[in-house]
Amino acid sequence: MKRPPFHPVVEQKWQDRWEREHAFRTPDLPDGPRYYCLEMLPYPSGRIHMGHVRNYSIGDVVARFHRRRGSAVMHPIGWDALGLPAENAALANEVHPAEWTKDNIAHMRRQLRRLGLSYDWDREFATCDPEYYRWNQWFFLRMRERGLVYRASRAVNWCPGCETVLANEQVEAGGCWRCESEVESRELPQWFFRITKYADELLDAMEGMTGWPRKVLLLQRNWIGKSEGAEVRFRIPALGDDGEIPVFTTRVDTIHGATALVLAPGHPASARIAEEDGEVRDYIARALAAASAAPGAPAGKTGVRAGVAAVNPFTGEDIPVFVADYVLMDYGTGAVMCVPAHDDRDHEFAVRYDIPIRQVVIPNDPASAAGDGAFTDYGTVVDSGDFSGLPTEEAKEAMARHAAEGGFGGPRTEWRFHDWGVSRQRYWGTPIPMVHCGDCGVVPVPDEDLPVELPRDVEITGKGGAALAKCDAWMRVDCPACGVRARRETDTMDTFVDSSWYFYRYLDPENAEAPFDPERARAWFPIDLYIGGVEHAILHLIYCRFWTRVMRDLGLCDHDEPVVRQLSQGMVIKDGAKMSKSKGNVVDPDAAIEEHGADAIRLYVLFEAPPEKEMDWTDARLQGPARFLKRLERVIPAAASWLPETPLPDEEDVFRGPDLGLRRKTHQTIRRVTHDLGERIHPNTAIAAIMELWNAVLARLPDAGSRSARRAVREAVETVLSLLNPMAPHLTEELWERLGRETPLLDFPWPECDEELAREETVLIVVQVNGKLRGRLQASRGLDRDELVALARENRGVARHLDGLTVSRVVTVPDRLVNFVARKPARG
RNA sequence: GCGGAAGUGGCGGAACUGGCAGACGCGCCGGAUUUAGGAUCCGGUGGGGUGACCCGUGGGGGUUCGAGUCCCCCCUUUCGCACCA
Repeated sequence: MKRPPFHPVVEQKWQDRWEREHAFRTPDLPDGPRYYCLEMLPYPSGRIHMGHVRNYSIGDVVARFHRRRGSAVMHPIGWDALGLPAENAALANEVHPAEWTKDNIAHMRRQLRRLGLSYDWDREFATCDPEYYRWNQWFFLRMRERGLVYRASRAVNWCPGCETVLANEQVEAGGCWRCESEVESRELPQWFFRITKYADELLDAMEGMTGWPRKVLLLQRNWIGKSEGAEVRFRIPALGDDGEIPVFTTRVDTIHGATALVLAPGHPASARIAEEDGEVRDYIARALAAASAAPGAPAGKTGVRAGVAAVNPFTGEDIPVFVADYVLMDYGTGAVMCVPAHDDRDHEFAVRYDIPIRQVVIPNDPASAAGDGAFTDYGTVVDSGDFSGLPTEEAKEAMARHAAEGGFGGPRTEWRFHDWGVSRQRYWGTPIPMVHCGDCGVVPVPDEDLPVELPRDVEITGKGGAALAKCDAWMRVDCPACGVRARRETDTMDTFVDSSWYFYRYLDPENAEAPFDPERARAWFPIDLYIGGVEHAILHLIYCRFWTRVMRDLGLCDHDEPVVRQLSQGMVIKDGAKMSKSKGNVVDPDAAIEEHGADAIRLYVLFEAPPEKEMDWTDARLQGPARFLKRLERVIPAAASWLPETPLPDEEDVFRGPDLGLRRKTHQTIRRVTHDLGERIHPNTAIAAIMELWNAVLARLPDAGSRSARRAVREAVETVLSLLNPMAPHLTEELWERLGRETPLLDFPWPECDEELAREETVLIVVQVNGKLRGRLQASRGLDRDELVALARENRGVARHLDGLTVSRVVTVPDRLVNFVARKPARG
């Protein structure tokens, strides 16, 4: 007979209770130890997916664990509710983005509640709430006052069919995602945050970020891309005053091997040359067309020889000038010195265009000189005037100094990293709080007029330029400076702005005077653990580090880094592929919870793999954790006649044999689980340890008739429930209650390991002969070397393997191992 | 091309600083109970010999009394960046 499933009633019961009692409400200011456990806030796309389930289950384990350990735990959730998908949905279904977002949040909130997550729901907010985004605007104004905001022209993707700007993800194979028109590049004035001002600090601080995955730090380091080298200014005399061409190089030591100067097609000097040179003009037109047709695609490494020469300031020599597509305008100075002998790209170009190759660095190890490509390693400088004979390192320094002294260059640092372009030509974002006045120019909106709210009645067509520009009533505003009729800025902010500081707002979500109370930030920051997917390793996780520094400089907080420990959890995949509607391999969390219960789902995603690894969802495997929970359920009825009345062990009890063994296992498990959850954050091994203990309980249960056996079992059963509680909170609370406990586990202290009990009094000694396992023996703890060796020799297997050999050496590790190093005696 | 990470049973994965390889679970095999089972319980389960022996952590070398773990070379998979001067 199939029994009705246990989980729906039980899970509902506890969830109702937690909600009714605001069980997870967190004090605004902790008194005593605190723990801030944060998970990346979801975008309200409509439904949660398994990636969310995994992310939030891991976070919930950590939050519940620290709560049980006696910390005040900040564990909030909110909604990253602005952004493009809401506008797309508006286009597709004729729903207002605000309505769509609100409905999605309501549904997803219900889904999260069904998982039994320990969020303080009183702190929840959505970033589309004007009371949130007003502070984006406030920060924008403060940053502007500090010179961290500026406006500049930058190319955007422009669809001539829809007459609108497209986000990168709306460009598909060079065409518009809606009308398939060929996308063009168009220059528009945009707003920027001067994040590069903090580049050095963001980079240097990584040294101390020991709680972050190496991988994430590496990604950030590459993204920032600091490159130290030198600038050298070449001259093109034919261009007169415009002929000074700064070049950036990391290998100034090779400058005597520079046999050409190469300019990017977009370089101003290229344009100047083109005025007089039809061939160059044609080439530039072709190159720029190719680049805008396929933005970001690798160019063909073509070029054209210009009819002018440049002067190498180190040698005074004339070298030819080229315009070529392999030189990028947006890195360095848009011009390079071409050193074919010591740079692969220059070499390839030189071979094609017949540029001389002049070697000026020789390898220190002659063996590595072979090959007919460029020699790009460090070595010794030759044929370089006074610098000849210097090793690369010294030559770089000496030559940069020489350039500075000669007034034609000096040391220079370049960054891959650019300022943060925050303008979006979208509706569903934070309006940028600026006003364009015919008389005063661009004027900030005064603080008292914040928030600049999004107009509600807007038509979203996806066509015809910025949606906000069509809201005449909203656009019209009096200039804050002079009072004449002016118009509002129609750009909205990148949604990465919203997510750069939301975790501060959780501390003080109702604050109408300030983004948050600095005292609360001092009390709760930095965040102890921040969990999210690796896909945010660079943008989001750099932006929020930047934002925290800005807030620090504004006096809002007094730490540099917002996050102590970062956990990048692996993706949830199915059948070896990312879950997606198109592949039809999506597992619906609602259906899974319905069938197996939230506890089983949580346990499964936690058990299946360590958090940072990818996890392949396999329905069949869910049976393991689900069965384990069913075995737990059954034990109370099985021992109903005595288990609830049996007390825990006390000092008068004497335990021996299997009962002592069970108690020892109990305390060893406490130690291990505490370490796995607290230090390692590996719930998978914690669960395995708890299962082991449970197997030991089941083994002891059939003949647990004696007083000591029952007490040992009671202790073990309670411990299992207690340790498993952060992972499977509903069932463990229920069974705990049925055991007669009145204080819920939620408020019950985490168990303590009795080290005395956990320690084995006998230890297993492994005995090896020549490194191979030949015997094991049980010995009392703390035997000295001689006793250990004597015991080991007595071992049957060991004795047999030593027979006829001469022992030359014995290696021992106290309480662990004996290894005999033995050889056949030399004959005769 | 450059840079990173990872390769352990049929499968997911364990193994703290070098010291019992394969914990825990899935699957599979055998048995019990059952009208039935995609339920439950018991036992087994790296490979080979099937006697107390040999082989096994992608491949090859090395260091060490001892290597999944450390070093070198190679192979595979995977993720970043992709003319960054």
